[in-house]
Amino acid sequence: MSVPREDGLNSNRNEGADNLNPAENSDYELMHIFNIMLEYFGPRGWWPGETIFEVCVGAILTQSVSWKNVMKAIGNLKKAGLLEFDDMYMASDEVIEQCIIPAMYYRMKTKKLKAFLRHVAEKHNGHLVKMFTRDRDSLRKELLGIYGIGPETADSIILYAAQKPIFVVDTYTKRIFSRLGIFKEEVTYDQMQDYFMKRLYPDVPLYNEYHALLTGIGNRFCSIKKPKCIECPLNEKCNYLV
DNA sequence: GCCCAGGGGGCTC
DNA sequence: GAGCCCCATGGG
Repeated sequence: MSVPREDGLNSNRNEGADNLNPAENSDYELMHIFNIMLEYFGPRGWWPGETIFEVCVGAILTQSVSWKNVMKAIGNLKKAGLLEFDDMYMASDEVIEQCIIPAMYYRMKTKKLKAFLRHVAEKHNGHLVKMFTRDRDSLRKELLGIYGIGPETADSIILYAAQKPIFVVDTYTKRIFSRLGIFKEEVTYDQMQDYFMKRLYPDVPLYNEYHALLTGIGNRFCSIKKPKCIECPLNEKCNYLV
């Protein structure tokens, strides 16, 4: 009888690897996966966003929605002249709602954007850069205290806007690494994040690119139903192949 | 017409 | 704290 693991990993991960350092072994594996994706896509140059404010807005708008829809919403906001902190802060809910309809849940997301803006205005005088001078862990705690910002959104803002090394995981990460046989289905966000951060050198460009590449695999090949395993560059390492 | 797509909050027990 | 529901558009 094997004892169920509490770290969300499949129990057979390190079988036959007793003479190897598990961390080194896993690190090699993670970098191998990374290199396969990088070779396929090339550097992806994420996060899409011209300013740190735009990155924060995108991080909220992309919740549970594909990036294509977010781009339309961002375009509308830009056209309406709302992609500056003060302008969006002063805008009415109705105007913001109209702009972000393509990003779905537009009323909820307007509330979330406003909550974020209000927080930055009240606590940091409206200066994102000032908020980002906080160290990574206290910044994360602060962001998680804002209405509408959960772990993934907080981590996206920390990595892509504040440029601090934190590994962003999402449903793509979970699906891909479950199908690769590395995560169990019931793995939690924190377990996944720990897994990567214990095995990858804390480097902003690496974390940035890794998440971007996983996103590419996720929406190009690794959909819930009808995944395109035949065409997927990771299929040789994957045991999901159908 | 149906299904699904990069989350998070709120409620119940 | 797990398990549910809600939000609510647009493309395939």
